[in-house]
Amino acid sequence: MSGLTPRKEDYIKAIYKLSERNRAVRVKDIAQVMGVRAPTVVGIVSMLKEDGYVEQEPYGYLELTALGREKAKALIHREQLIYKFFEDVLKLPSDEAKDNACAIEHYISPVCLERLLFFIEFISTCPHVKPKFLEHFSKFINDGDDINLACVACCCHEMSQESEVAQ
Amino acid sequence: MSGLTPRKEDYIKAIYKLSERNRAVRVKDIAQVMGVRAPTVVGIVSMLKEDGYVEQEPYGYLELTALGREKAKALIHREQLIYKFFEDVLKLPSDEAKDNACAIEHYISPVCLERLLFFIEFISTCPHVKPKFLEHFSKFINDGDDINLACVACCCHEMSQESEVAQ
DNA sequence: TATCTTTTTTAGCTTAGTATAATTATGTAC
DNA sequence: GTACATAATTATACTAAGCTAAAAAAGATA
Repeated sequence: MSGLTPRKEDYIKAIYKLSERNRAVRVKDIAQVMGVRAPTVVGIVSMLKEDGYVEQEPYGYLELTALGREKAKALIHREQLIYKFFEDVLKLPSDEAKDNACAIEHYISPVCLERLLFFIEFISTCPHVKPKFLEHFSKFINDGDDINLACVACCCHEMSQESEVAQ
Repeated sequence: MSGLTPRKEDYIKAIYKLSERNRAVRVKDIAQVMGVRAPTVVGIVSMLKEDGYVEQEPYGYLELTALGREKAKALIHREQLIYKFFEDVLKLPSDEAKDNACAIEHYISPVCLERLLFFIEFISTCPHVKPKFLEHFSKFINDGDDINLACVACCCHEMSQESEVAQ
């Protein structure tokens, strides 16, 4: 009964991901990937069964229902957007990006996520900004705090003899 | 005893913020801003007292210890960095930005936060990128999904073409 | 001073999420 | 086809964070 907590959402995602890799998903597998003991999984999963996200014959394998799969896909989509931002834009190492995306996914509002998506789109599809901007930011990260060193790669720099930028 | 949970961190921040506004902080005030009942506050605060973050005479006002203030400042600093990103870069409404920053603050890793800080610095201090980039992104948000409409404001665009902006 | 109101505290209950230990079911090997 | 190994489940208990209801302290007022 009752709604999905962040933790239950994590379990739904885990079952989905395992079922893509393994075919047969067992309580033990979930316990392993979630870093908990089997009884914990049984407890959470029994709630997910009541809520219609999961099906399981006694002592058998676990499967997501159609509802569960839809939910999982939506959750993983959210997670992926955030992951993409952390990895592609902020240039975080893949693991770090993944962990952070998974952790904060539950707490970001729809509006915030939408705006983040806008931003990723903006950065990665605008034909004028995309290549220079990301390259520029990469340099900024690598060279540390020396802004001017990074800035020589900027597209705007190339035309900066014409328009002097204040501030 | 034991460590700080995300929720306890929220209470420390709340006490700090209240003490800046009010002078005297009461259980009732914290209950109000945290959206809980007084006994909940008493319970959490009694743990924070044991851990040395808070001091209170019986039935009296609450005060952060030196340790508590340091902790609060560090937490609020983190929160502010994320808030700044959401508001200044992603252009979220202030309330939305604040709520999201507060919610995810506990879950973002130090590395991720550092990188976010880099990014804010990059966006807001690079003299070549700053003005054009943010202006450009604002247009992108306002004009929705039409990339090309947004892109006519790009500094790179001006460089290559001499066309007037269709707003 | 005595009473009434407000605030804090205590006591006891609930739910989510975890654990260990014991029990039950399944499956495989002889 | 019994016996052992593995896996799932049940029983029980703990912690964090919340609640209500009632008791106790402080403050205000007639």
